Amino acid sequence: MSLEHAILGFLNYIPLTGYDLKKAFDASVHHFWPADQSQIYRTLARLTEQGWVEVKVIQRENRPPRRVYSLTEAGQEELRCWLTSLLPPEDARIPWLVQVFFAGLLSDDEILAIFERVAKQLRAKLQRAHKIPEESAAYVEAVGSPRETFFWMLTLDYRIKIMEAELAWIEDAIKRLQRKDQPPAEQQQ
Amino acid sequence: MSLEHAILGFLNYIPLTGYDLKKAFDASVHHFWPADQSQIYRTLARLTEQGWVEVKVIQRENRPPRRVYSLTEAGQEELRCWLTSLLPPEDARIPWLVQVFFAGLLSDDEILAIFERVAKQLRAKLQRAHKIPEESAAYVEAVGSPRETFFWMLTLDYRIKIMEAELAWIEDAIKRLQRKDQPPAEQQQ
DNA sequence: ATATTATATATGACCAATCCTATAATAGCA
DNA sequence: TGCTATTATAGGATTGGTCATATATAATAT
Repeated sequence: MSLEHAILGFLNYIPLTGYDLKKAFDASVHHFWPADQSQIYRTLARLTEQGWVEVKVIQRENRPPRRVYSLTEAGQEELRCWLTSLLPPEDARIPWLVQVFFAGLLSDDEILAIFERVAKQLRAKLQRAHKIPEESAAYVEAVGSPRETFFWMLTLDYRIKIMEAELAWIEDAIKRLQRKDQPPAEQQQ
Repeated sequence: MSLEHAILGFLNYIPLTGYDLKKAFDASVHHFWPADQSQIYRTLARLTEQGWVEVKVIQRENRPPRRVYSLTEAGQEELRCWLTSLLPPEDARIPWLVQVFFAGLLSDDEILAIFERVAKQLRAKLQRAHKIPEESAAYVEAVGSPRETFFWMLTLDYRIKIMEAELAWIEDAIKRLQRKDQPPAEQQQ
């Protein structure tokens, strides 16, 4: 499971609390692996049971204890093992394509309106994605080595390339719908 | 939820049993929305409760009854409504990128081996995807109108375009790793 | 002075999806 | 004759993830 191993990955850099981990996720990998706060805490508990991480509890009066997690040797091994494993090919789950698949039921004008709307949404997302490297530059410099940064930027590049491909696809689809070189909408009531 | 609406979509074409629906999913939308058999049955039960579909139970001696589901008017309305709705932007969940993000921990040779392996897997998947239209040609002709087929093929085209972009990205990453124009792997024990 | 945000952990309820299993008859094949 | 695939429905257990909420203090902003 990826959440588990992402946590191991972060703890491999440096010991962290659950709270710190949440911030680390939000600042870097959340583009391809968002993490829920409560899930992080529960997963940390599981990882501790499994012996892959260990806790140092720092008591503080009148406040919840600060629980700082660090990787054990077993955890390091597990991380290494998972990183070199070939993951089973994911089967995609893309709600938007379900809409496209059944779009024939709608009129061409309705479909065009929807496609344009989605294209617009995508363009905005792409623009935001392009800005991420600059925005997180300070954080990147502070936190990561050049090597770590290289792979971070690789993952960002992936997201951008995929979004560009999505945009190209939808723009092409719009053109085809406008040119009416697709089968006409027949007998709609 | 997309499973619900995909079922409504299929039942909008023609009344079907849970079993038929499973076959319909596997023959078409499973590329972007795989459906578990038991989940289809459970969802049909929920949809019936909600009044979006209705059942005609055909009793047969000594066998489980054949339950044929069809869309109600409320179901048709719901489907139309959902098809024209703007879905909230999904946040991706890509386990493979978690591996990439933490790959810095491995040696360049290990990383290259993994990337090549993934590229190979992708190329095989792409080739298979290219063959789908021909393979399902008979089914498509039998089942769908030209208009329905158009949108079906659009969804296939999406998958192919995305996979091509993924492949281009990973091939570029491999080149960069080979050219060593990325930061070197420092002090690995 | 007051309200909000940040720090920090944790539980309960819930949901979609997966996996496994049970049932039971028929059709086709070896 | 016996084996497997097909037709057909369905429930239990589990997992991964989400949402809401509770608690409690310090720092910061209005």
